[in-house]
Amino acid sequence: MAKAQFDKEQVVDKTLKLFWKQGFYATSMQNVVTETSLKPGSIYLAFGSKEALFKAALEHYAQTNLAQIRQTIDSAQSVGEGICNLLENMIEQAEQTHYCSCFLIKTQLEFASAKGDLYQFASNKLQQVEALFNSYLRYEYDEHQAAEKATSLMLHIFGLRVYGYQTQQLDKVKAGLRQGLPWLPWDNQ
Amino acid sequence: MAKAQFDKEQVVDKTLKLFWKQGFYATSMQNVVTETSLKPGSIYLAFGSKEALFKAALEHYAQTNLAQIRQTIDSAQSVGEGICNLLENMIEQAEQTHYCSCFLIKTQLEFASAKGDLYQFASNKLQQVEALFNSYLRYEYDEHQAAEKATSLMLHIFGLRVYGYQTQQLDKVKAGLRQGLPWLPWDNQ
DNA sequence: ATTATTTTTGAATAATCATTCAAAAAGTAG
DNA sequence: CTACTTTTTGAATGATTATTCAAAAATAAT
Repeated sequence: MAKAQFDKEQVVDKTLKLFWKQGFYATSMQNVVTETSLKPGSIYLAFGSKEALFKAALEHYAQTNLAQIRQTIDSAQSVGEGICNLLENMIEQAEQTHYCSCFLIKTQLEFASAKGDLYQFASNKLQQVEALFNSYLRYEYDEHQAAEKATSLMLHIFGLRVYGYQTQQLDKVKAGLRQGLPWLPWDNQ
Repeated sequence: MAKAQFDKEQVVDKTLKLFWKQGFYATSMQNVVTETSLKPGSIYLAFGSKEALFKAALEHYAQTNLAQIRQTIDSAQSVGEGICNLLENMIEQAEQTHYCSCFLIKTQLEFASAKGDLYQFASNKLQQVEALFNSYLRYEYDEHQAAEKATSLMLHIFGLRVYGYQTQQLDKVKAGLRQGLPWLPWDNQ
């Protein structure tokens, strides 16, 4: 077996689900072994350590998310409508039974005290998301306006990602988003 | 020693700091033993289990927080000004070096997948906070308006508690709060 | 002072944790 | 087919985990 018999991406995807749902510390390598049907040695040869595996999963999540943001906004009639669509997607996610917030936010909170590698990684990715929104908003606003709106948008997304667990009141959350982000084209779609 | 030699509240307070900072899984009972200078047996006799100790710490945190909300609003000129003061306090907390967000939010996120006892506990406490805001807002708004504003406020607080880690851009966060909560008396104080 | 009750002590327990490694297997190259 | 390299296997490792418990110590009750 000079070539690996398993698909590394598939393993990352399966472990992503575990880590996303349960977090780093609550997920054991035994969990990963069971989920992937691999032996410990294979996992360690391919990824090196639990932390490295977690980081690979986080990286994959971040890339997917950034790509989805780009795709949603690019395929919309305007930047504003694209952002509206993104927010509505997030509300739909919160309505699902197995909702588990945002992996980047959860990671940032879990590792904030250590301020180590994974905290910085998650924090940087979140800043990349804000920078991406900022670059899109620059099409329609000046530098200062775009920066302020990008931050306000992130503030609301963070709030929504946490509030998502209180499923009974998501309609009121929608109203809160409308009021908090009045510059978005909420009606015309 | 028919009476305990240590102050139970003081132990709860010390472990609260540990759990708040690091979370449940990242904090070991050995950590608690070291921090409190107690022996394992004493801790288990007094609290029963790690989970029960965590719950006691969380309860203490929630009670303190609810009391502080009441006190801040009661001692302000109006409900709106009280809420403004609370939000400004939270921004100041985020500016501190050892900022560690909100213990209830962190707990909800850490235990969301299990949907067990601690998740429900944290979730309920957060709903109590919203209910408290709601009851205050009823002094100035009708039922529907108060409920909507309370939810919007929680949305912004959740966002702020997460965004707090990005300390460089807290001025933009302030602007986002102003825009998102335009019904608050931001200027006249 | 004596007995009874409760608390402290701190080593012990058994389970689980991340990780390693030598041997076996499976591929590739010549 | 042979020699070589890489991957898989899965038991073993040693550290750490939460928790327990019998013995000792300390207080309270009589």
